[in-house]
Amino acid sequence: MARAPTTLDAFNAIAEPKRRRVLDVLTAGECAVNDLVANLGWPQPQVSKHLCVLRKVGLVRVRREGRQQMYEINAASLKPIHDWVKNFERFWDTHLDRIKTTAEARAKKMAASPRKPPVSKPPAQE
Amino acid sequence: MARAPTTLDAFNAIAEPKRRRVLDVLTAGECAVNDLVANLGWPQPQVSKHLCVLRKVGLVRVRREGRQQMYEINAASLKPIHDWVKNFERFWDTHLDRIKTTAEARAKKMAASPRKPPVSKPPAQE
DNA sequence: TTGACATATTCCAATATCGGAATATATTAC
DNA sequence: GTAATATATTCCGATATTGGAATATGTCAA
Repeated sequence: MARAPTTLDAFNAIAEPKRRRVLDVLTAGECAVNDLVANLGWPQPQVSKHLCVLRKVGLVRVRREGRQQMYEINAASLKPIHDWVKNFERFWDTHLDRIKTTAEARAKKMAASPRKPPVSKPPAQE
Repeated sequence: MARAPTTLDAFNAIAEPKRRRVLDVLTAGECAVNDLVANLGWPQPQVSKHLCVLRKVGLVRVRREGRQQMYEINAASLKPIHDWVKNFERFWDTHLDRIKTTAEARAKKMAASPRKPPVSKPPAQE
């Protein structure tokens, strides 16, 4: 057996740094191939090939406009990666601990001199 | 040129689903090779090879204990991936939109009856 | 020392990549 | 129709992978 094709899923597709770079550029908005070529400074066939891989895994969408192909990011396809990596956050992020600590400190103060409840509900994620 | 080695970085290493699986198992705690073999049900050489790749990119650390090699996750090596993917959160996460919307609404109110400038500088990432 | 246990390494075949160069396809302009 | 523009595809060589099987290395036990 050989290594899985880059077109298998987003994990394989973004292993290549140049494809990550393409996605980075596309966050600025829809873009024609030649704009990407100008922006990145790579040979046009190379850009087209990387776009092809990204399209096959659903990371970009294409729309024809005259003789241009407009590529648009479809970052939702990155969500599985996001979700997977998120499970490891606790291994390096002390942020969560700090939030807990902060909340506890506030609770203590409030207990000492209660005035009014916090203004806004705490953010869901952090 | 060929595809980058899987040992080049974490992005390449975790493109392989089995290596992600190994990391998942290791979140439960330090583990000897044979425990992984039992847990995963794969041939021992296969497990050893995948561990080798993970070790080379720093995703796991090894410690010898008698005749066992104890593998431990080093999830900090996933942070570059986490950081990169995080930049795309706004494309699927409506949470950020809500924050933006809230901020705009507040700005409108403030314009209607200006009182004082915002208390703190806006957060860098969110 | 000999053997048992735990793990790593080597050899193999099949496959897929990436970049470069050349070329093909598609759409508009004249 | 022909040319020009915009993009995609094909062919190539070099390289690296994956799983399987066999084997090597390393550590402890008797």
